[in-house]
Amino acid sequence: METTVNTTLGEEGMAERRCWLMKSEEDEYSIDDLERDRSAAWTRVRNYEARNLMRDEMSPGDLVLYYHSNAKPSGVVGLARVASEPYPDPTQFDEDDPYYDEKASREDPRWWLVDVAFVERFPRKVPLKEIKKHPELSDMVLVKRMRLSVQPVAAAELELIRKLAAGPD
DNA sequence: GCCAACGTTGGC
DNA sequence: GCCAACGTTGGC
Repeated sequence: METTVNTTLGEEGMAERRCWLMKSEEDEYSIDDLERDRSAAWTRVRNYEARNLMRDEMSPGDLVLYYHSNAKPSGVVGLARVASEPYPDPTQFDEDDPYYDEKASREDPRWWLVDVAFVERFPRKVPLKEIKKHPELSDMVLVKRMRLSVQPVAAAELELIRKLAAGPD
C-alpha cells in the first residue's frame, strides 16, 4: 500500500486537501526560523495572485512545500502547513514598515495572509535543478513560471518531491 | 552582483 | 486602454 500524506501525517478530517508551495529567501526567513518559531504570519506578500491564493483558496491544514529562494542551490527544504484562516496582513497598516500600503485601510484591507506552521525539515534539499529534470514535475508552476512566491502544487507532485527528499533516485 | 522575466504604474 | 518606464523576483 502506497504511503500517503494523509496517513503519514495523521491529518484530521477527510476533506479534500490542497497543496501549495511557498518561497522564502533563505537569509530572510528560513525553515530553521520557522522551526524555531513553530509558526509565522506570512507577511509582506505584495502580489495579487499570491494574495488571492492565500485569501480565497487556502484552508487550515493544507500542506505547503517550503522553498528556499536565493539559496545555494535554491530548492524545497521541508514541509509546512496552513495554520490559520486568512486575515489582513498587519504590515500594510504600519507606516514604519517598508511594506506599508497607504491605499489600504482596516475597513478595506488590500493584503491578506495566512499563518504557516512548521511540519518537518526534509532529510535533503530537493534542488530546483533536480525538479526541472523530472518529467512528472514539468507542469509545476515553479518550473513553468517565475516570480510567484505562493503557488498551487498537485498532491502527486508534493508526494514525489517528498520521495526525492528522502534520497536521490 | 548581474540581469532576464515580468508585474505594476502612470502618462497620454 | 495602450504601452514605456520602472521596480522586483529570483536563478545563476
